[in-house]
Amino acid sequence: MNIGEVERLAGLPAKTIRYYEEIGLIRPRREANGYRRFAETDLHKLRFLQRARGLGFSIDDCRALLSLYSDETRASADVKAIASGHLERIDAKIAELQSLRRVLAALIKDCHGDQRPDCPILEDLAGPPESDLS
Amino acid sequence: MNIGEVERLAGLPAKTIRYYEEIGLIRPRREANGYRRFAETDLHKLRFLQRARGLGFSIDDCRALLSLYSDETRASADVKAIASGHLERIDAKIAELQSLRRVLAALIKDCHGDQRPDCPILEDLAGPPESDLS
DNA sequence: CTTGACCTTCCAGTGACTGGAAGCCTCATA
DNA sequence: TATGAGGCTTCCAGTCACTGGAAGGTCAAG
Repeated sequence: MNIGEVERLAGLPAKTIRYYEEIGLIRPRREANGYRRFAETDLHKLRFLQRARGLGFSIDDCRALLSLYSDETRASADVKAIASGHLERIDAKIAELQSLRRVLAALIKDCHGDQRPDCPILEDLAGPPESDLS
Repeated sequence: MNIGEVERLAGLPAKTIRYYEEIGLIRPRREANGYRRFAETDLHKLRFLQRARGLGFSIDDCRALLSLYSDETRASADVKAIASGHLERIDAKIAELQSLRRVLAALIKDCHGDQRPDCPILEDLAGPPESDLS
């Protein structure tokens, strides 16, 4: 298979596939003319990567997952640990965004949003009024 | 004020302050020796930026917000529009993460996580078993 | 006069691609 | 056989918002 076909079958842009080779996630062979020749195992790995990235795993996580994937003697605990770490990071991110969301939504709600210049959003961003201690 | 004091007062690393100057968010004057000299207005802007970035606004949004901030004839509707756009993006991101979270949590729940190699997480990432159509 | 804190600029790296230029390779058609 | 289209190659630069580090100038205290 050439890169164009793999692009379709794996659902990854050719650019990304070349990038994955560059960082050592896959090692396709080469034809005499320099073209990459992808074996079935390369395609499997790329599909695996496509799904793992789709679930938000980092490239480093993907590398570890791929290695466990092709290790028949793996312990599922190792896979679970990577996934759990990722889940924790997702939960932290969700919590952070929800906290931002609360503040932002309250500010937006209080802004009348018309032609007048006064605006609680800007007032909040400008910070508490300077207490003039002189 | 030198950059060190502003760093403390605005709660932004000196590196970041220099970066903000480089991209034109602030324009501190210079001393004869080349040091940056920050006026009160620079400090206000930096504090504003610190808060706006803390709420997750992009640098582009910050630029627009700063410009509205120093425009006495602004319409609060313009501020509200920027904030609302940002809120929408946050909501979209939260929804995306929650969707990932659901899939990931289900996979993790089904993985026994012991010494055995079989693992529903890897099975999912590997994709549906190839239906051999031959 | 030296030490140490503070300041400067410039360059490189982050993550994970993405866009584009310049140039082969291959195949089908005129 | 020439030509053109499309596919492939590498390499360089850009994304976003910084961050780290090197090399070197400035200043106040001891």
